[in-house]
Amino acid sequence: MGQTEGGEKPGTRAEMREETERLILDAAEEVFAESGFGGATMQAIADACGLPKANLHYYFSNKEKLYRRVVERIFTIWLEAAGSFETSATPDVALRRYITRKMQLSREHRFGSKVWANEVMHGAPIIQDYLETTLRRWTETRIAVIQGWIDAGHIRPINPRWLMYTIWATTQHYADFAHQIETLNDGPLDEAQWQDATETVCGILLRGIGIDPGTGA
Amino acid sequence: MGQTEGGEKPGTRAEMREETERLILDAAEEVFAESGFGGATMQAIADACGLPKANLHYYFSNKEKLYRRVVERIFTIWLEAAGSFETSATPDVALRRYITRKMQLSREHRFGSKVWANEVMHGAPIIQDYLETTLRRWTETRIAVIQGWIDAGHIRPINPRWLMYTIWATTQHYADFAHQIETLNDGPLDEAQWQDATETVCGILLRGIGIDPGTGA
DNA sequence: AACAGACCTGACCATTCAGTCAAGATTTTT
DNA sequence: AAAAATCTTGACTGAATGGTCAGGTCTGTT
Repeated sequence: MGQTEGGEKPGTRAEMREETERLILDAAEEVFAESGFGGATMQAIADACGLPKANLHYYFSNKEKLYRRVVERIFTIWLEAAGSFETSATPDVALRRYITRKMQLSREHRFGSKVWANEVMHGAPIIQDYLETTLRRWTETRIAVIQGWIDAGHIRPINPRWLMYTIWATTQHYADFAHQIETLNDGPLDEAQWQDATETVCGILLRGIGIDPGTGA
Repeated sequence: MGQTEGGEKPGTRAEMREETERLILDAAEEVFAESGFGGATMQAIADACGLPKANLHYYFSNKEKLYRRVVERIFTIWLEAAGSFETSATPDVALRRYITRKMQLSREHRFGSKVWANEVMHGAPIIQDYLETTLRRWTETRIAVIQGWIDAGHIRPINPRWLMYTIWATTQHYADFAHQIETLNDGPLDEAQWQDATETVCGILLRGIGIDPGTGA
C-alpha cells in the first residue's frame, strides 16, 4: 500500500491476483465462446492462458464459478453500453449512438457476445435473475421513452419492443455470426466495411421508424 | 412394395426405420439446441425419445454423425425457405414474403435455428463447406438481385450484403433469443404478437430501404 | 535470517460419458 | 416351420475430464 504507482510489473499482491484472474477470465471467455459451456474443458482454458490446470482451480474453485464470473463480466460491459442510450436526447441522436456503440461492441467483444448468446440460447441458467430484474427494468424504461417519441410524433407508431429486439439482433449478429459473415466476405471486415455496415444499419433502422437520418459522419 | 398405402402403423421395414430415425433426430435437435454439442449427452437424447442409448448407436454410429444429420436436415429447411425469396418479384413482395417466411421458421423451428446458430458460432466445423458453396452462391445471386433493384431506382442505394444480414439477424433473433424475449414478455408470444412483430419487422426494413410498404394483411 | 502466508503445480482420484458387445426378440424370407 | 436377417437392449469398457491434494516455491514481514 506504500507507493501505489511504480514498477507496474510487480505490483501489490492484490494487483497481481487481479491480473492473473483477468488473464484466466480472458482465456475462459474465448474458450467458452468457441466451445460452449459443455464443450469447454478446464485444460483448454489452462492451455489458452499458459497456466497449469490446477492453478485455475486455485483462483476459481470450479468450472461453473469461472463461467459465472465470465458471464457477469460480460453483463457489466453490456450495461455500460446500455448507458449510451440517452433517454434525454432526440430519437435520432439516441438511437444512432446506441446502435453505433453496439456495433462497436460486436467488433471488440466478439467472444463476450457469443458467450452471452450461448447463455441465453441454453435457457439462461446463470443470468435468469439479471434478465428478470436489471434487463427488464432497463428495457421497460427505454420502451417508455420510445413510446414518448411516438406520442410526440417524432417517430412512426410501432411497438417499441420489436424495435429494441431489431436493434439487439442486428448489431449482435455481427459478433455471433462473425464466422458466417467472414466466410461470405473472404475474411474479416475491414475498417471501411465496419463503418459502412454501421452506417447502413443506422440508416435502415432510423428511416424504418420514420426518421430522416442526418449525415453519418 | 405390394400395397403402398394401408395400415400406416406397421409400414415397411424402410418406413419404420425412417420413422425411428426421425424420432431420434427430433429429440437430438432439441437436446443439441438446449445443451450445445459438447453439453449434449447421448443418454439425454435417448431419454428424450424414450429409447435405450444403445439403440441410438444402432441407427447413428456415433454422436458426431448424429449431429451432422441434425444439421443437414436444418440446412434443408433453410434452403426451402430461401426459395421464398422470389427473384422475379418486386422488392416489396419478395422481401415481405421472405421476411414473413423466416419469422414463421423462427416460430416453428426454434430448435433447428438454435442448432444452426450454435454451429456457426463455434466456427461451423460441420457446415463450413455449405457456407462456402451453397450459401455463398445463394447470397451472391440475391445480392445481385437487390443491386438490380437499386440500379433501377426501386430501393434506396445501400450495400445489399448488410441488408441480407439485417434480415437474417432480425428474424433469427426470435428463435435464438426466444428465452430472453419470453422472459421480458412474461411468457411466449401469442398469435397476435407474432403477427405484430412480423409486420413491424417488415415495416421497419422495407421503409428502411425506401419502400412504402403496402398494407400488411 | 527466520517465519508466515500466499501462490504454484505434478500427480492422482472419482465420475461421467461415448461407444461396444453379446445375447435375445422380432420380423421377413425360404 | 426353419433359417436368416434385422432390430433391441442391459451390461460393460476405455478414455476424458472436473476436481483434489500434498508438497514445493516465492514474497513480504518481523
